Amino acid sequence: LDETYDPLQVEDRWYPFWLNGGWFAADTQSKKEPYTIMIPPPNVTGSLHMGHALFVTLEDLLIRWKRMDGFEALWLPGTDHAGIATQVMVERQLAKDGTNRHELGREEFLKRVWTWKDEKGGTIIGQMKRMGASCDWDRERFTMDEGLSVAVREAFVQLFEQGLIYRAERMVDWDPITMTVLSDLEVDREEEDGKLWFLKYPLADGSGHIIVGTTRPETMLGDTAVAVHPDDERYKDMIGKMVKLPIVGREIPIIADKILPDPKKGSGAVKITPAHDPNDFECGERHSLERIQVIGFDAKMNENCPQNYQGKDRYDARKMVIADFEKAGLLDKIEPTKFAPGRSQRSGVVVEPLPMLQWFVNTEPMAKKAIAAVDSGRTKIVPEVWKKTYDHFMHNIRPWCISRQLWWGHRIPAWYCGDCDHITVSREDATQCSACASKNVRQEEDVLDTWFSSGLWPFSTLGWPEKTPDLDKFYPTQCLETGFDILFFWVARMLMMGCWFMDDVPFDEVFLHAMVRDADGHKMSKTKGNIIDPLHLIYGAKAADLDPEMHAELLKQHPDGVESQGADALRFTLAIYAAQGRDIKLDIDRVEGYRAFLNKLWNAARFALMNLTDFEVTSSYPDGLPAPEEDLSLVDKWILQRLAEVSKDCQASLEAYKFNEYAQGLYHFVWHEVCDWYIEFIKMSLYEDPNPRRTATQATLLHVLETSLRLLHPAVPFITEDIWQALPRGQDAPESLMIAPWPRLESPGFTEEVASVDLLVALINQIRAIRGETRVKPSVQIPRLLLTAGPAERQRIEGANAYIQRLARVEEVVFIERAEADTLQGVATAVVKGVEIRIPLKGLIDLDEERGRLKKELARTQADIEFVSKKLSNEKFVAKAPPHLVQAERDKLAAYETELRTLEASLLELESM
RNA sequence: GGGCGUAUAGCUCAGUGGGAGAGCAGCUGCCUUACAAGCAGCGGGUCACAGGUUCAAUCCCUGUUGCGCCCACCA
Repeated sequence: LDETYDPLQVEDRWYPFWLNGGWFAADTQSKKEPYTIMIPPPNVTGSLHMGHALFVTLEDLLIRWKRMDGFEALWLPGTDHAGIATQVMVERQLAKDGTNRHELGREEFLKRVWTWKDEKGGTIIGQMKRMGASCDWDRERFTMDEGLSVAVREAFVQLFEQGLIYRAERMVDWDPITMTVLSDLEVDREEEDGKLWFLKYPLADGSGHIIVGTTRPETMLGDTAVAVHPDDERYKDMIGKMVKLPIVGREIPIIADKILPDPKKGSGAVKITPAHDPNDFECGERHSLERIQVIGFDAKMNENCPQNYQGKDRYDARKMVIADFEKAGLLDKIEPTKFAPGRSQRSGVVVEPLPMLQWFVNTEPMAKKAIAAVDSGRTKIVPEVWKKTYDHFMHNIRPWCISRQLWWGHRIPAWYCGDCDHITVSREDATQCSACASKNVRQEEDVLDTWFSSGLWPFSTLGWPEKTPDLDKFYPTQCLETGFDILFFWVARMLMMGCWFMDDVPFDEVFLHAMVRDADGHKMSKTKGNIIDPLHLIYGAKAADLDPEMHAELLKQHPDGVESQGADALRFTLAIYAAQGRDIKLDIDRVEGYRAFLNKLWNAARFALMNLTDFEVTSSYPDGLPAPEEDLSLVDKWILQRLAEVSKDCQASLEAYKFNEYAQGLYHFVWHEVCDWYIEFIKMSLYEDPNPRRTATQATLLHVLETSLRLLHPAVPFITEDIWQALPRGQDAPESLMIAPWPRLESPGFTEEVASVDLLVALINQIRAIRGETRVKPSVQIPRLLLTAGPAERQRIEGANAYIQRLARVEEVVFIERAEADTLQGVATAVVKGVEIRIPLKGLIDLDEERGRLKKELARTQADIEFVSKKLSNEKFVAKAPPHLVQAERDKLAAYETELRTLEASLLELESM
């Protein structure tokens, strides 16, 4: 291994090796139990962002873990055509060239999109590979692949034949500049200042007027009713009467509606314009009101308006309406108000809600199955809090509008007959009407919502509607891992579609991860300037390479840019962050901290290699111990016991999706147990020659390191493979760490040794603390250490003197009896776990420093005594708390009191000096 | 407006009905033959606020406040 860990060099080495080994590929014929994850397909033309980095990390972690653990692991990758997003990008491109899709025509436009897809489509796949994703790339799918398109048609036709797909009118958000329908995702709503106009509508019978409030007076030209709440006393008598609509002169009814009018808002009476407001539209549906469209697709007043309004812009018309009302004395008042009109992301113009014919899915019957699947526990949602959200959505599910007025996507397989109005829905392209056989048919222009095809993803990717061996082997999948933000868009749809078409759930478990956000908890976005690009963290990015607007926040914190951290460090960081409920506020300093950890691992491996040159491996995966038990030293046994415990913890953590516990546990074990203590402990026996236990210690060191690498591999695949390949191993070893067996270690039962080493560590720490606080130079050896202990403790320490001598820098360890200890003069004193430590001060320790330290120690012990005494003097505690806890407190008190006496005596003695 | 989440060290975050933890940052010493991206030591917290339950609350319950997210809506 090189002297320093260079993540970029390490990470360049292994991906092709893994690919060539064919170990990412899943075997349909395998007898192994399958473990399958379907990738949440990213936008085909997208680029890797932190959300992707997170799911790649977690899913690769799960897949590598299960693959090592003997499952037939399939991680099926792919991309989504992402209708709107992709089409918008290509249209922007066209706009730069001074043209648009209408000029090009549908066919030519689609050609352009495919070209764009072919050019940009590989980017994100390449970036996922750079993260180490062990997907089965031979099975890569794209939602507009031929096979998946067949699945989409099949699903559509089946649902249509079952009567679950239908057409109906619905309000859509229309962009009058780009002349297209927008999806919710393309409409931004931000609050702005507006006005609320109160208009008087005279009653037709001349008995007065009713006042309505509106933020859009121009729509009054299309009013077909005024609605009031049936319980609103002010208007009770007016219900059923007619209003004579000013300017237009039309007579419209005053109706009672329980849903829309709120007596506390405005005047309590609402003008109803079913053709230009989503709420009014629904109110109109409830009361069978006429829809009069007065604003056209160009946002200008149309032929349904009075002559002088026709052709006027909607905002000019607004002024005219107000002026007309004022002139007629019908303008009651104007109030300032806040409102949030929808604005087109693309043109910035306020969208016009208009009614249009759309395709819908009646999702209720499907939802019923999907609800039952989760209720029964057949599919488990993790973390469980999301089940509530899921249930709420599913129980209140609304018809799913699946048509989109786009060109890029799965064109709806419906053909309209020009002669008989019949609609032909077919798996094959229709050339004639299925009712009258007329050849005069044209296909529906609209395409399907992107989520329609992604809803089929868990089985369309395996070959459905064909009955393929893949489908048989890998459906249902075991885990679906994704962000909670697409719980409704995607997860719920997959559950519905899976239960409906496959008659079984698409996955056993759903793990919903948190959202990666900026330091303030905001979503990362280019305009907010709070982007952290995973690739920048992997490769590093100098300040000059960072866009000052997109990365403003990053540059504020790190004015020089970021150093290269590598994919492994990023993965480890994200795994640790993944515990959280909702927000991951990524801190770059933490990534650096985990890179330091990997550097530590690297150097531990270098240490091992340097000390294994004369070691021969006999078997790669010894069941049980790496060497005969009688050859193992105290610390060998200790670390082997700990290793077994840690491996058990890893298993349990991963089973529960507690990635943080898994990663944190290994971090602590490798750094603070293996590196800080085990390696330090064994140095002396490795440097000592000859040593009869050398081979056993070498075997243990290698075993602990190699097993740690196997445990770490799912999280940090590159560095672990790199180190592993450098380690000596037996003939029977696999070619790659990624196919080595996942450690499932039985506890070797060395719990006594763990207790001994715990005591040893506590003692050494205490001696080091005395040295540190009394400013004994690290280079100075303590000539004599005097220990006083009971027989049990003494037995634990006695054989381990050499460790204390080396790690606490003590020349001689001597056990003395308490009687003798009491007569000693001029010693620094401490008590740890019942063992008394005395260090002669002479020529070593400054008297004042030691007195100060001792006083601090005394104060601490006194506080402890006070705390425990207070508890024990509480009669209720003694009476009601569990007896073993009471006893434990009593034992503590006794120990503290002994300790106090020892320290007091020592201080008294020092003060007399 | 409805729902959900969250509040712990200077920062980023774990955690638990029985004396509060990590990493980073800070301070003091160390180039101790794997690692200065390191080693040893130290300091730092009314666990948001107010009530309640309990022998015991940072943890459970109620309320308040701050922050964040989702859904709906603003006539």
